[in-house]
Amino acid sequence: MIDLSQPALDVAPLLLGAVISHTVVLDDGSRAEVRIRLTEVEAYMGPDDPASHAFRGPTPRTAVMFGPPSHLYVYLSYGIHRCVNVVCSPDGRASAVLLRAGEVVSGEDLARRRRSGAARQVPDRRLACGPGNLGQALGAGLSDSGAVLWQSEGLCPPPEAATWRLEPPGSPTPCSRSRRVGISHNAEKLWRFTIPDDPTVSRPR
DNA sequence: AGGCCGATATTCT
DNA sequence: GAATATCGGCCTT
Repeated sequence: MIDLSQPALDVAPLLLGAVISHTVVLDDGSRAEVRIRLTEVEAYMGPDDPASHAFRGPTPRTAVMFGPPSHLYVYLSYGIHRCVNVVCSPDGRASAVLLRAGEVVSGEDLARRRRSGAARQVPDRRLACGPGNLGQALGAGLSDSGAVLWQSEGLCPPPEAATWRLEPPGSPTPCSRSRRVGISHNAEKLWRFTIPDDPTVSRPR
């Protein structure tokens, strides 16, 4: 069980190698699930971080980051791409980890169907490469912002509901640090965490 | 293999 | 009106 009430900078490396899953309930009552092993994440430190959406205090979009940990913050990047964050820090303090890339370990067919056009033909290692692509592979929507991210211990969601789950890594995971991608403020901080040499990690454009 | 461009929600100036 | 935690398509080397 990963303690998500820590600051995002402490949580981020612990998420490498962890598996996030989103299960949806279909019309006939059956379930469809995509599971992704995380290989690339970034920490955003709220009021201490000019690159964070929470830097200037809560807005309707970012209010969930100021709430309790173990929820999701989902936002639209450039008005289009749904990017998924894990909310960290205790209730009242804002920080979050952006999920940037991973390896689809189950539900590859569903993840691929969620792509459109020529992108549906990308190799498996690119199915969840980049935050927009990872969010799309998981089927994340704006309505998932604020959803509970369940971990194996403790309370469980009702079985008929869609669920977001987090499974910790089975073994210690190697970790590299680098600069975060696509930001201009506070850009020198090494707050991007990747699994070294993993083929699913995104590369700078 | 690399550069440019359009799409477009939310927030800030 | 501008900037943004991006991506795919289409163009030129």
